[in-house]
Amino acid sequence: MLTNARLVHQPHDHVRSMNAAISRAHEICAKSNARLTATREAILRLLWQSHQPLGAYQLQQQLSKVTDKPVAPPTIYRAIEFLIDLGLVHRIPSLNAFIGCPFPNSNHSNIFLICQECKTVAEMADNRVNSLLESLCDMVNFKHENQIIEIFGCCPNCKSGVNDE
Amino acid sequence: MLTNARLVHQPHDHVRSMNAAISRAHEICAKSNARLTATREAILRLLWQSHQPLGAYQLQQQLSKVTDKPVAPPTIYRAIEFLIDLGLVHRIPSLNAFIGCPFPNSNHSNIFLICQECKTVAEMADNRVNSLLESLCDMVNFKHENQIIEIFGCCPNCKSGVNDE
DNA sequence: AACTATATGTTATATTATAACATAGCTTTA
DNA sequence: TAAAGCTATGTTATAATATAACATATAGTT
Repeated sequence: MLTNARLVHQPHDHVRSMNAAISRAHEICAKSNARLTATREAILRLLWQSHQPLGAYQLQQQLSKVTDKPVAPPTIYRAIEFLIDLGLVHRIPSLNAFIGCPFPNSNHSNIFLICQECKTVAEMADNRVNSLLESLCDMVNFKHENQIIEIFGCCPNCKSGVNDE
Repeated sequence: MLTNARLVHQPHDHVRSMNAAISRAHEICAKSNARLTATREAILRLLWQSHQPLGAYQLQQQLSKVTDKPVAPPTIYRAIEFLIDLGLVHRIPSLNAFIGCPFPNSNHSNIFLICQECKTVAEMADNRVNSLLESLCDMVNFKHENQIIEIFGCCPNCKSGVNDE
């Protein structure tokens, strides 16, 4: 089982994990002959600065602030599409929002732990889940290509009241 | 394992399964002292007439045709909200669309089999999936409240070319 | 019949996402 | 290095999805 849950749900060195993510992204892009341009990297940074998924228009605002220039929606959606295609970012369908992928190299099961209190999202991957779902699909003769699992609930911090006033 | 996959992926008595769904819905509403009004029932019927999920604006058009009156979006969204709250309908987040729930009485795991060819959606429920996901959540101390699993792939018909010209 | 709660109608608008076409900036090859 | 071709970005407009706010109607209760 692979997860970034402890990272997300605990204090940690934010800058460091973001820098790691960015350099991983550069490697991955190099391998696929893809260009991690300034805009794309900026979007990825913004996503990594937040453990809460960001919507396209939140990204638009923030990018506009960072670059001090107006930014139009297509700019955002294009960058996001690029990052998603490379597996560097995920879209969380039920939130219409995007988040940096913590383990872009692994072939994984896309399990999102969405805290309904504080809106943070952690990610997990587990091969048993994959094989169980694949075997269920086999039973009904459905060809499994990919999947997304969203789990709604309450993270350790909010359970214990850490975030309360 | 509970599923309507065979039903969805094979020819069957459409009218009959819809009528069964409608009377189940009446029972469930009666139990909760909820009113299955004309609009709400009409929406439910429209959803059951299709094994493909329908968007709110598709429902708007179709309802407008059926009733021969203009229908505004809030009408649709209100009816859908009512039906979802009773477990009679599901929203498929990645499609922004809605579908009738084939087993509204069971506490289930909301696994959707989405065919990317023909756009039909079948549903499954399996307790092993539930307990596996719950145990994963326990490991990271996340309180699991509910979940939605979307599986994208290819249904038996499209695999075998049944729907080809 | 009057009262109350629930449901619907109506208008306007917010939010999310994409289409279409113009411009700019690398990269390759001549 | 100039031209060509591809990739990325800018720009404008608009499509598609969803909700807010307030008015009216209908059903159920006293």
